[in-house]
Amino acid sequence: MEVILSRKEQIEQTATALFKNRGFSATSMRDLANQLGIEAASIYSHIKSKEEILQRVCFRMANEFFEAIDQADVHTASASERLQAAITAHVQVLTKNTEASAVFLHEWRHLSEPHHAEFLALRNRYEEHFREIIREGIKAGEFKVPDEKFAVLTILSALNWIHTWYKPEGKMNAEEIAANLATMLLNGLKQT
Amino acid sequence: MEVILSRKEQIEQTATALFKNRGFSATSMRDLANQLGIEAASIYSHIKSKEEILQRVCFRMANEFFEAIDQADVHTASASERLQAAITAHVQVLTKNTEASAVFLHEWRHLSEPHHAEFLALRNRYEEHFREIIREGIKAGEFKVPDEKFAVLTILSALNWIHTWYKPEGKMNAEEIAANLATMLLNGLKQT
DNA sequence: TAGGCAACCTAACGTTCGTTAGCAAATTTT
DNA sequence: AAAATTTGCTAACGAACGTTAGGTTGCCTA
Repeated sequence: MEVILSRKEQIEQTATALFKNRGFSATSMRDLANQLGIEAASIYSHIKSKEEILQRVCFRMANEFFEAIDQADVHTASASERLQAAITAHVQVLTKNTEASAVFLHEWRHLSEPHHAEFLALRNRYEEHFREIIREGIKAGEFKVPDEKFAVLTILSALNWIHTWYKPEGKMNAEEIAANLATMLLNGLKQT
Repeated sequence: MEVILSRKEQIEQTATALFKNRGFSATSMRDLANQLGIEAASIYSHIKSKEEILQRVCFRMANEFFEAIDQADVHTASASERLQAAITAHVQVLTKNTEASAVFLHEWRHLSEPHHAEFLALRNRYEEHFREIIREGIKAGEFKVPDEKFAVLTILSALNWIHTWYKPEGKMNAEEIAANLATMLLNGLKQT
């Protein structure tokens, strides 16, 4: 089941892999061209600038993350269930596209204005979704948390290292990883 | 209580701040010189190369982290107590030097060989300290964890975002942060 | 007071960078 | 068959890069 990619998508995909491994700044257009088997100047038949690639990856992934948690959310469920669903959705996106996720998580700071500010606003809105769940959990007496912002950042931080090691052929699949992380974050390490 | 810094230390400190904010590759020697109020060439009276700065920061921080968890470790304590002590020590180092920590955590991949490999070996040895505690906790029936490596990386990942927001004048001090994180990781979010 | 050294300078090196201009071939669309 | 689009090329641009060479100044010490 090979998906046919346009040349532009090929460039984006190859660039994503390089951005993940060496970082945006340390990846030259000549590196990218070399990887594609063409000349650097040829890339400019398809894209306007190096940063355009970064922008496309960052905002496409932002969309993916939003769609995933929106679809997974069931407003009538308990806070614990909603949090577990959000964690699972987040992990699904992370594992389905580890390279783009790495770029999304680490390289966004090389965006120029106004994209940089726009990206941060999106990220904040995404985190707000989690904060809202935590708030609900606190109000319902389900969660005991010192600070909701603190809790959300800890949770997301605990999830966002997956891209560094996840391999589709590894011993844990995305669902198992999500389940283990949700259990750890909700119940802790301690035997109960 | 102003600490007097040698010029070399000043360069290292200023470079660390720039490396944190823009990344190693996106920071030029002319940027650094500008920040110091001198010419780029003048920096080479004090250091041998741009990478030397990165090496010094990375390996100095590695040392700091090792010393902190070694000092904090009490072998006779329970696994929970040992883990809490390790988390506290780790957070103390992170908060005491947020800029150098950011470089240590993110910029090490720009080290050239053999320093790159040496760094990874050190990091693995550091993580092994945590793995050992987790193993002990599992054996003693204290912890319930799907995979010890998985647990350690989740813990460290949850800790290592602190440098992005911690400010000494903030409402939580290092001890409170460490305590909150240890509670969250050991007991989970759920009210018990 | 002479020597040494720390600190910084100007000038420049060779290289790499992102990008543009202008053109050619192949493929697809009309 | 003609026209338009896609995909690539060579050549080159100006700018920025890390770094070196060689010199000047001012302070500290013998």
